Amino acid sequence: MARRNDHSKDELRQLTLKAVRDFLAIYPPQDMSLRKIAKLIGYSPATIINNFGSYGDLLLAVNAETLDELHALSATAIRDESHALDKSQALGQNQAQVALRKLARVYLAYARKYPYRWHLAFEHRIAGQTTLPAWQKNRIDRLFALFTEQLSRTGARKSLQELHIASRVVWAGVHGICLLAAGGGVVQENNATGEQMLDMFLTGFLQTYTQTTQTAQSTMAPVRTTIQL
Amino acid sequence: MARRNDHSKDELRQLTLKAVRDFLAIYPPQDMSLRKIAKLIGYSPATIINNFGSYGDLLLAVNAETLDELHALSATAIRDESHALDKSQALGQNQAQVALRKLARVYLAYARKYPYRWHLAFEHRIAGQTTLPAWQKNRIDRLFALFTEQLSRTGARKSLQELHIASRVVWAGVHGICLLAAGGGVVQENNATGEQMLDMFLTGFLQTYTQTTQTAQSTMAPVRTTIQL
DNA sequence: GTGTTTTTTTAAACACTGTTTTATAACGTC
DNA sequence: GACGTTATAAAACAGTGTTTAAAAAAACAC
Repeated sequence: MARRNDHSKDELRQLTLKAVRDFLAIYPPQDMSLRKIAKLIGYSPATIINNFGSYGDLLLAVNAETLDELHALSATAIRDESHALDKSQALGQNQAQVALRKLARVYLAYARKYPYRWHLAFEHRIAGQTTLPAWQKNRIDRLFALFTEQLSRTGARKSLQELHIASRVVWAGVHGICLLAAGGGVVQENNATGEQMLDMFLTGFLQTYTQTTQTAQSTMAPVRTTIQL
Repeated sequence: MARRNDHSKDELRQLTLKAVRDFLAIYPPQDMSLRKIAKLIGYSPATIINNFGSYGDLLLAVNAETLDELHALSATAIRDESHALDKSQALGQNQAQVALRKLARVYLAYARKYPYRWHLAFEHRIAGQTTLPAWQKNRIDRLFALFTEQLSRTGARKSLQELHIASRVVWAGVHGICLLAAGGGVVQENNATGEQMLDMFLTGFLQTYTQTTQTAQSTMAPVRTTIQL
């Protein structure tokens, strides 16, 4: 009811975010609620809403943290390969492939270590919010950029458009495999490890990607381009 | 309050499921509620719970329908390639690759046409339900089996384990690409079409998969097998 | 046909949820 | 010390899924 001034505005923000992080380290997102978090930090629900705007905005802020953390871990993991001197072109190309494999492993490790936060960041639909804010979209794009960057260093001669598509394909594959390997959802794989799946995926994709040139890409029989259900 | 006997138990079940389907054709799952569906079919919320067990079980039933429909469409789409006479081995191998491409297109078309139901079926976490029932897991496995079957017909000499892994990799790639292409989630791709991504993915993967043999698969530099965050 | 049992249905209550409103206590400023 | 601002929360509100209790219709028994 009264002003407490126990924490500054920013302290309270960090306190709240930490409470959510701690909660999601144990319980899934669907078990979380504004009131539970409020009780956890010893403030009223209205206070959290005053600071974040809404419960959905709080989740958005948590997701931003998650994406930042994942990006930082990814960037650190490939720093060696990324910043190495390109003494020979062949060396750089190999380093790029190693970097892509490391990127994939970081994703998998993160999805396994923080499954609930990872799920929340990538599948959460904000109630009533039709499109997510630009600062969140930028964080996603920054993750894609890591893949784009390494793919461009593989030495494969591709158009910008093909490079763009390839980065999405690699990300999508890694993400789908992490969904299977991290479990917790409707799809879950037990007979194959995430490492096995990532290895087979990247080996298969990169081998063709680094061999075929821009124009002569499709050696397959053509298929009707769009399927009507 | 009183007995009405307007519909039989099964009629009411179908009526409810249709109401959910119609709702999800327009509004996303997070906007749906037990009470809205009840109002839609002219029954009380308790009646739906009596017939399905809980709201979560109703969603589970809807997801079962979705998975059945997706499986039926997939099986139909590849029937020609699947049941064609294997006059020559080479023909059969090519048919398998065409079938896999068709499978992927059906997935993409379905995710685009029924995005809300598709999302619900693959990302919904049932509250309190730690593991989904066996009859639901079987439906997922049946989808995987379609991929496994066609991969085994490509003519690639692989162990059963490799075949198993490959089917998961292909499914994961297709699923991840559909997530990007169908949109509505946190990740969404606008500069590349789903068809382009699927083509690049399958071309890349299948080319290596059908060329490399069981033992000599990894031509890449070895990477630390597990990453610690 | 009457009485009993069974089945179907729902209204009401319950324990939650996120959000808004309103009041109040503490702070900084003059 | 009085005044406006700011931080905080209690209470009210509208919504959620679920449980309980009761009532009415149908089915059955004799």
